[in-house]
Amino acid sequence: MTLYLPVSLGVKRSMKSTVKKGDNPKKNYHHGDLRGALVAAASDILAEDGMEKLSLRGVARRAGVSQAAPYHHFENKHALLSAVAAAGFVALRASMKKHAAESEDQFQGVGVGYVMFAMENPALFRLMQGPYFSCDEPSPELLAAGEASRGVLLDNIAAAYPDASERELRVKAAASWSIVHGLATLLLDGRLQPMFEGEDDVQAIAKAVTDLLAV
Amino acid sequence: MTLYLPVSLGVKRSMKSTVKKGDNPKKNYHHGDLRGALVAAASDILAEDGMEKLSLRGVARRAGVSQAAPYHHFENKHALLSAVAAAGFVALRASMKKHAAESEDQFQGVGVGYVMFAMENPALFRLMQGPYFSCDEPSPELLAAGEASRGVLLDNIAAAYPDASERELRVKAAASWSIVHGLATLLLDGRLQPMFEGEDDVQAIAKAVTDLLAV
DNA sequence: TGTACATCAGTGAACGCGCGTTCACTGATGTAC
DNA sequence: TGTACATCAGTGAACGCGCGTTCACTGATGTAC
Repeated sequence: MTLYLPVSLGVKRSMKSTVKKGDNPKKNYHHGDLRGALVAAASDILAEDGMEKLSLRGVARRAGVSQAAPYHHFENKHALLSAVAAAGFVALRASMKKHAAESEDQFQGVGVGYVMFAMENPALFRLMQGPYFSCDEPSPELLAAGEASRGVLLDNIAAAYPDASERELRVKAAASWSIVHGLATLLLDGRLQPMFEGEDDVQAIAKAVTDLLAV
Repeated sequence: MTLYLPVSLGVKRSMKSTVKKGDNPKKNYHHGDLRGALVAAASDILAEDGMEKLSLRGVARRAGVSQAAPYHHFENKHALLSAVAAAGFVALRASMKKHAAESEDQFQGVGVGYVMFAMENPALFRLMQGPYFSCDEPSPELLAAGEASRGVLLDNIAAAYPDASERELRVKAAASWSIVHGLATLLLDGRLQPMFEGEDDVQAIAKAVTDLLAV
């Protein structure tokens, strides 16, 4: 069963190739896009080893750089993880848009895209629910990415119910978001396994469940 | 607004009082119920300081015992946290039953109880979604507590739809569980704050959202 | 085009820290006779 | 009831570890003149 198979996130890789002069960019003392490379390295570690194994030092190691180097790009570990979360929201948005475009029922496609993203990037999805929004000063990058991601859902709801009141729309949005978010989380934790034994088609499960939403 | 105010979990406290002879139990070399006391101490630390601050040593310290003592009751840290999660599921079950009994719509009461529990025990609720079920050997205690907790939901669904097929029931259960679980998680993470600004009645929000479930 | 210089983005060593866990130990308890 | 002894449940010291972060440094880059 493929339900819980993590798939590496397609985060944009470093821009080493854009370094101007060097025939062999690896010899460059300066990296070119270490910030991006660090985020990518962190995403990879997350996908391969999970949250517990994610250390700043490990990320630097993976990016092939000294352990102090990240501090030229991120104030601290929290800031780096916040950037990783932001990249996650960008990817989540893309997944929702892609599945929406491919679905007959566009709105349901958004939900399926949400769940599929979680299944394909379990550790990242969990990281995205971390304390990066609720801390003292959420990074603008994260806020924007989270907002854009939420926007996909809200736009779809608003389009489907042009006559609904503000309040109605908000409740509908909260309910839709909740059901796909809950489904994604419970599937990830293996808590629904007893309920869908033998079924490995996440898309079908997501459709069956979201069909019960009277939105 | 009281939405995000953590409330200490009513985990049963140590059974020191059942120690037989001692007029002053504190002088006893043996604790009486250190296992229970450790679970309680961990729950308290969780409620007060959150997951990051939860260390085995800290738990032992809080229970007033040496750092090596826990190893006479738990194989390792994972085992202790697993026991804490199990206690959490017992409390979650109680919360669902209580709210169900108090509600007009019993089934909706279950959902409200679920959400309320999460709001009152945020860190514990998050711990309960940790890797304690999906590890190699989930503890029997945890499996039983999780099963009993899920049972409240399943029983209510089955009672409400005596004629539904097995498959229908499972999908209905997954959908109900998903929507309350998602709502709880999103509220906890503050992600719904923009949607319910100024509203601090979690019960009302939970009811409005679950009303949209056509189960 | 050449040079001086400020700034940027790396390095490598070191800091202190709290952690999970192990160990040999000892005090308390329960039991067989 | 008393005693010997096995077992249980504590103690306190120590282990090695990887971590986040800081520091003084240096190589590379960009810019003003």
